[in-house]
Amino acid sequence: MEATGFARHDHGACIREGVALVDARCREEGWQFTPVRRRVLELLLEGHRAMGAYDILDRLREEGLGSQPPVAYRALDFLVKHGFAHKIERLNSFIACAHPGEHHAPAFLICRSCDTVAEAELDMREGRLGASAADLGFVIERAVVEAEGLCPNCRDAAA
Amino acid sequence: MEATGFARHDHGACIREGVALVDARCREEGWQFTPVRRRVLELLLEGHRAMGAYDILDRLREEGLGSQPPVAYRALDFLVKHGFAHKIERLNSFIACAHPGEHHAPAFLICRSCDTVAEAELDMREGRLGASAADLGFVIERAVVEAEGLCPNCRDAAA
DNA sequence: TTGAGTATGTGATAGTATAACGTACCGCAT
DNA sequence: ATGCGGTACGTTATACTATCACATACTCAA
Repeated sequence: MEATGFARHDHGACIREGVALVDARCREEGWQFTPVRRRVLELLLEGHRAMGAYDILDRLREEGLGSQPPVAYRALDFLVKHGFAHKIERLNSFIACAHPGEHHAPAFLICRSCDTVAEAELDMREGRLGASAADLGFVIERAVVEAEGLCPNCRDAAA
Repeated sequence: MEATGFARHDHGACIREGVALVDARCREEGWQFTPVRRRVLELLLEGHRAMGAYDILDRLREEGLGSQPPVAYRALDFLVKHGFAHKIERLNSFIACAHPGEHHAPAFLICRSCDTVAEAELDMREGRLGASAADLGFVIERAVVEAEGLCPNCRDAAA
């Protein structure tokens, strides 16, 4: 598992590369990577944090890119639908995908102290839940896995 | 894993026993199992389904047990706090606990066709997520695990 | 019986999300 | 170049989810 969210890294590059990757992918697929969608992705990439739709909307409003909730929700829906962002159900908020392009089953580690969110990959077919579900004949199509706790940095700071 | 939610069973007993168990537990611990709280638990036990707070509130209103949102939310908070019910984040709704009393890390299997929800037990220390988190030094305090898909009954019906 | 803690009643409001409708733009086949 | 279908955007309104704040009432034990 990677832990981009917790480790130090070149964050400027993180944003540029993230946007470039999505831009390329959209070109390939013929999806429209419009200014609003691009800006929302940038906002999400700015911190490894989940942002609420209305936080996003406030920023868009300041920048004259839209002022009503559907503007933000549509852009977020687009990003989530194509795997460029994820919704954190626990927080009713959204975060940029750390591994865009790969079709995956993400899991999240949410620090309750600094709100940083790290994304991990899970293979639902492995592990106990997948095995149990298979035994029962339950077909898992999608899973929400969100762990809340203390990240290493905040744990050290507390000690 | 048990699959009470999907298997045929004596559902009347299911409700009676559920309420009796919680009743006993509250007596032991000195918690007040008030009429509203009892009724909300009964409503949740009526189906192995998640109910929204406002569905609950509607029922309470019909029965003269309360008419404003805080009435429902307070009762739900009580039940969730003591492990008698769980919140399904994916659905913004609530479900009676299938294993009341035991302190546990629940996981849910949600059928997208019939809305039945089955509760499984997970030990977060085991499995990939727990292991990865431990490697990173992330301390998991609570986890939301909600799988969505098709239950055996609906899968068979579809075929 | 009185006081602390807990539970409820109620009105107001905050926060999250979508419906519904019209307009504008883009690529393409005619 | 014209018309057409698909996609995206603008805007108003509304639905759904959750909490705040304050007054009142109940419960238990000192």
